[in-house]
Amino acid sequence: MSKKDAILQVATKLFSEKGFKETRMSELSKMTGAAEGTIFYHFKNKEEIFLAILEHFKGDIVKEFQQYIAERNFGTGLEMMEGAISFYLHLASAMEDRFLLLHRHDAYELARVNPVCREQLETIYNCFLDIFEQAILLGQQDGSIAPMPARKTALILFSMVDGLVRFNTYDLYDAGALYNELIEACRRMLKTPQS
Amino acid sequence: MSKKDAILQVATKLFSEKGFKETRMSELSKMTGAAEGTIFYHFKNKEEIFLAILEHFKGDIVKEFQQYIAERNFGTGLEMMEGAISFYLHLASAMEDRFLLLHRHDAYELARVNPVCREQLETIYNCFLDIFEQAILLGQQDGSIAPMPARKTALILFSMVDGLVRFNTYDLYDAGALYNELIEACRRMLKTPQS
DNA sequence: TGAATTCAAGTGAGCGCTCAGTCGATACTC
DNA sequence: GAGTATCGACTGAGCGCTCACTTGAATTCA
Repeated sequence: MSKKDAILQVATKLFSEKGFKETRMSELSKMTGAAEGTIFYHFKNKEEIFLAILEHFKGDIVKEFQQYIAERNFGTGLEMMEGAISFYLHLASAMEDRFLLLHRHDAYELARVNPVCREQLETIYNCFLDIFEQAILLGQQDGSIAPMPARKTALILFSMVDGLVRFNTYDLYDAGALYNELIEACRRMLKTPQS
Repeated sequence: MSKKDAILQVATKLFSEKGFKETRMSELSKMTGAAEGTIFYHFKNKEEIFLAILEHFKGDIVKEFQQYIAERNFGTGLEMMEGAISFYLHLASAMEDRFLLLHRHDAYELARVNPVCREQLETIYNCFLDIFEQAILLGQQDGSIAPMPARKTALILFSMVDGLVRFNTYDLYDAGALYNELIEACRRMLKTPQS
C-alpha cells in the first residue's frame, strides 16, 4: 500500500475514534510510518485529509447501493423496506469507523462553510433516504404499505434506525439487541390496517 | 448575576456551539468579563466546568419531569405517549443549547472515564425512557396500545424522536416540519390493530 | 539527471493553567 | 473609632507545553 493510502486509512480510524481536532498529526505520522513532512507533501493540510476521506466514503456508499439495488428483487414494498433497514445496519457494521465519523459533529461543522463537504454529506444521506422512499412508494402501489407521505416517512424511519446505531456507539444502552423490535415497529408503522 | 453563574451560562453556550475542546478559556473570559484567573478560582479546571453544567442540566431535567408528571392526567396511554413526545420536543427547544451538548461526543467520551458523568447521563436519559415506557404500559392496560415489549419499544421511539431533533440541528433536512408525521407514525406503530 | 518522494528537525502561534498580588469588606484589638 | 488583621473575590502577565505546518536536505525512481 502506498504511503498516501496508508495515511488515509489510518486517518479514517483516528478521525472516527478521537475526532478531527483531537487527532494529532504526530500520531498519524507514527501510526503510518510516514514522516510528518510526507503527510503534508500528499495533502495540503489536515482538513484536506478529512475531505478526501469523505469523498472516498461517498464513492463507496454510492457503489454499494447501486450494487444492492441491482441484484435484489423484492416481492412487496414492505419487504423492500425491511431489506433496506437490514442493509443499512449491515453497512453500519461493515464500515463502522466511517459511520462513526458521520455521527460526529466535525463533518457538519465543516459543511457549514465548505459546499463540497455539504454536497458529499447530502449525497450520502440521500442514498439512504431514496431507497427508503422507493420502498414506501412501491409498497403503496402493491398495497402492502398504507397511504402516507413517502419522503417524510422515509426521513422518520431513517432517523429511527440511525438513532439506534448512534445509541449503540455511545455504550449507554444495548441497542444492538433491538433488531427484531426495530423491524416489528417498522412493520406496524407502515402496513395497511386490514392486512 | 454572580461571576460564577455567568461563567456557567456562557460556558454552556460555548461548549454546545463549539464543543468542549474547541472552547478557549480566553474566549470564555472575554465573554463573561471575568479574568481567566477568576474562572480557575471558581473551578479547578475546564473539565469541572463541564461537569457542573451537566449536573445543573440533570437537576433541571428531573425537576421538569416531576412537574410534568404531577400536573397532567391522560385519558389513555396512547395520549400520554403523544404528550410525552410533545414534551420532549418542547424541552429540546426550551433548553436548546444543553440538548445540543447531549448530541456532541464530549459528554460520552468523558463518561467512559468518569463515573459521575456517566451516572448523570444515564439519569437524564432514563427520565425520557421511563415516561415513554410508562405510557406504553398504561396504554396496554387500557387497550389503546397493542402488546409489545414496553422498554424496548420506548427505546426505539426515543431514538426516533431524538434522531429527528439531531437532524434538525445539522441543518441537512427540515426535520422541524415533521411533527405531525412523527405523531402519526408513533400512533400507527403503537395502537391496537382493530381500534 | 532531474523529478518525485520521503525525511527529521525545526518554528511559532496558541493553549490551559499558575501565581503573586490587588481590592474591598468584615472582624478584631486597644 | 482608629489601626490592624483576615478573608474571599478577582486580576492578568507569563510559563511550559502542544501542535499544525515548514524547510531544506537526502533518497528513490524513471
